[in-house]
Amino acid sequence: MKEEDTISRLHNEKQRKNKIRKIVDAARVVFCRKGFLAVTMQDIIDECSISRGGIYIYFASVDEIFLEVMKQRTKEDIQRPDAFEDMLASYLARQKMRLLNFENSLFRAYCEYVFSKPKAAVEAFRDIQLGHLRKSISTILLRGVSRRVIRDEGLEQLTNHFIVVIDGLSVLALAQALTEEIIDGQFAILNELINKIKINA
Amino acid sequence: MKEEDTISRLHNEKQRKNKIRKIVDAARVVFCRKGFLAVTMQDIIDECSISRGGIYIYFASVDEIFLEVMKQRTKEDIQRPDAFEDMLASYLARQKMRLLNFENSLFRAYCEYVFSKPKAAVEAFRDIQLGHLRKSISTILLRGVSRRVIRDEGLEQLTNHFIVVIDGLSVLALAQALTEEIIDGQFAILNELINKIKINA
Amino acid sequence: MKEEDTISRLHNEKQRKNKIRKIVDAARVVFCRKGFLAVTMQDIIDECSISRGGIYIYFASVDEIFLEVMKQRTKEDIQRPDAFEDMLASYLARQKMRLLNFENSLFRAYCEYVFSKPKAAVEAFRDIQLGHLRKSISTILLRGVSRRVIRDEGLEQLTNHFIVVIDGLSVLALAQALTEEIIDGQFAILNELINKIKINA
Amino acid sequence: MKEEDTISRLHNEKQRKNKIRKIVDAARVVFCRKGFLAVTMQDIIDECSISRGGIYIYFASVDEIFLEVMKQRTKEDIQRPDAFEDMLASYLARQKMRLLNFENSLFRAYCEYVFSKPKAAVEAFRDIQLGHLRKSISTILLRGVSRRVIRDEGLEQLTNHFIVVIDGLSVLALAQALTEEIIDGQFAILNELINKIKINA
DNA sequence: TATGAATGAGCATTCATTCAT
DNA sequence: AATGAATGAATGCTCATTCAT
Repeated sequence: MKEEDTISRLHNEKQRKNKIRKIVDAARVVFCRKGFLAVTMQDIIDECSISRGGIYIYFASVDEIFLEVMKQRTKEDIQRPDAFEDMLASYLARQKMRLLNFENSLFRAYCEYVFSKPKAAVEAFRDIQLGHLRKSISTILLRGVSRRVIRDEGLEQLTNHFIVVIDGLSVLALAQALTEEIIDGQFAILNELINKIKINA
Repeated sequence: MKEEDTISRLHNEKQRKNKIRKIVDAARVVFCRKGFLAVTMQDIIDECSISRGGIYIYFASVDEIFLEVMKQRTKEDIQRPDAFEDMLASYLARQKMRLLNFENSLFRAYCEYVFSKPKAAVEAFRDIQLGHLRKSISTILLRGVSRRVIRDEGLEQLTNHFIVVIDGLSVLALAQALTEEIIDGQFAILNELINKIKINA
Repeated sequence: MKEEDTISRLHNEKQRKNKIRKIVDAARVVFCRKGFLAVTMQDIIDECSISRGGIYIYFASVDEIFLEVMKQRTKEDIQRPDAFEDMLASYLARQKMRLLNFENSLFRAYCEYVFSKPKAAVEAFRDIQLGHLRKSISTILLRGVSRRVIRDEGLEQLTNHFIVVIDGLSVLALAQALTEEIIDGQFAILNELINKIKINA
Repeated sequence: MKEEDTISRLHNEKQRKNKIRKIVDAARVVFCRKGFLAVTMQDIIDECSISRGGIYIYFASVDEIFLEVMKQRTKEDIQRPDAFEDMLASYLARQKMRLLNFENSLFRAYCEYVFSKPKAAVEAFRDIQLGHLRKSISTILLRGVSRRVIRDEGLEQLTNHFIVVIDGLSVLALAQALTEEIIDGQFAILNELINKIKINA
């Protein structure tokens, strides 16, 4: 009897996980398309196949679903150990692709969320998101340092600069004012700044 | 008789202008506080002292009011003729102040507007806004060139870099993740990039 | 002094008449186009060149203007003394033309008015309008009697029949279901009914 | 499990039908009372017991509800096979009753609807409504032909005449200018026209 | 007398959330 | 656990009418 219960519980647990994944996946699509503020529960309901009331079993609000979507995002992007130059180039290439395919980006939703919530409410969330971005970049730069390719000089500022430039370009992308040329030009400046701290260069 | 009419007409014209200014000023406060998407006609009505129907005499929608608010913005910011270094320093100082007092900025509203409207609808608007920002920056840099302080080398990319960095910092500001240190660090990098193209330096 | 006053009063009286005529003429156009219920003060204001407040000096409501428009209508249509057959044919021809150019008719407005007002309010108005129509028809039929062309037999019923058929055709016209063939067919039946009471026929 | 679902679905389907019937029935009352143009969603909401938002689950607009009400109407009025004279007399008797109890008629709403909509929008609707009326009448007349009571002579014109007279009387009814005497007089003329084409008469 | 800005009640419609089934 | 009908507050907007000028 007990065993059955356990099996059943595990089974239910799995079903629950599946349901949540289904909702989150559908919601991601919606948030990419409409940002955060304009998204209604109905939009998410329409995208996944779940009932109006059913979705409230798992999530109490659009906010909660959004937070879950963004939480998933910080689980991706695992860096592979590689040569510094390759890592950097690959990272910038991926960012370039993201910027040129911006309809699939959650940046707009992210902005609308952090812009619209009171300070206290976004703090933790923003730290996680920003921390994730910062870690991706600083991992690469620190690899440069550990491999003795660049000097450990103003790395924090430089990391921030990468963040700021990527966010700035993202804003241009959303304003539909971004071209490949602009991206290349800006990434060229970032590379220049790297070159300046290169050892033996 | 005719003269009286003319006087009366001019008087009315002035009253109309005043009312519009009153609405636009009130609306600016609201857009700074709530961005663009969350702003309702009611918000603007509450801020100025006008009736529900009265505001429609002057503006047909929140959109129209917003465009007028933003139009006013591009009329400010007239550069004074000055030494290149002073102009640059003063510009960065003003941006720093703006970034540190971000509750008074229309950047959030600007973002929400251009993010949410279809491409065709924002094009002209975004060009004006972006053009205004670009002109402020390129005016300064060109002054540097004409005064023979900096070389005319990659100025367009550099102008874009200023824009991108300012936008990126604005995003951080809205995410309430911006400190004075970060601003100083980023502006230091901008100055570094200027130094690199300085003549006799 | 007194004389001047009198002149001035007469002058003003004339101006007043002119203004009222201007309003009523403009309103007629509007009522033809939009019926009665959908007409707003703004519609009439837009059509004549008078101010929002100014129109209230002469008329307290759309209703009052409408009643004036309809009152004017009962002043038209003076029958010329003529042979019975000519009068009848000419009357039917005029009705046919009216039915085929129905965008210029006040019938819709008339219907919407009498349909929407409570019994007591329309009684007098409807009696005048209906009386005017009835008089046009009975004048013709009575001419037929006095000229010994038709017998004085069931003339009231026949008059009513003319009214009913004209109203019925008007409904079809407004429903955009009326063709010239239908009009000709129905008028043929009316002529048939006349023939039945013709003397020496 | 599946069976239960089916039962549940059927149950829901039935509930839905009931709700729609409830709304349509309530709306019919409102349309009879207020016509079409003056009816607001609120009127219908007040008449049935449903919430402001609830009614939009079933109907998107007053127009849609109206069309449903009118659609129901064309389902009624099934003619019973009968002797020609009985059918005709019974039909006229029913029309007389309708005309004398005009507060329960949808004629006003029908008029306001077809009068106010653009040509393209009403065409189909008006054809159905008019077709329904025409069919009722021509069915009777054709019975007279098939039973060799009347000649097949100008039947289309005669059918139109019945329609036109009924519509004309309806207009009088709405103008509250209709008496039993008038109805009897007009129906007498219709009967006269029938007599004229009677065989062996 | 004439103006047109101003008012506020009233409209259709949307949406997050609840709740009976 | 799951459904989707139901709720009612809130939104943008229109219009008859008033009123200071």
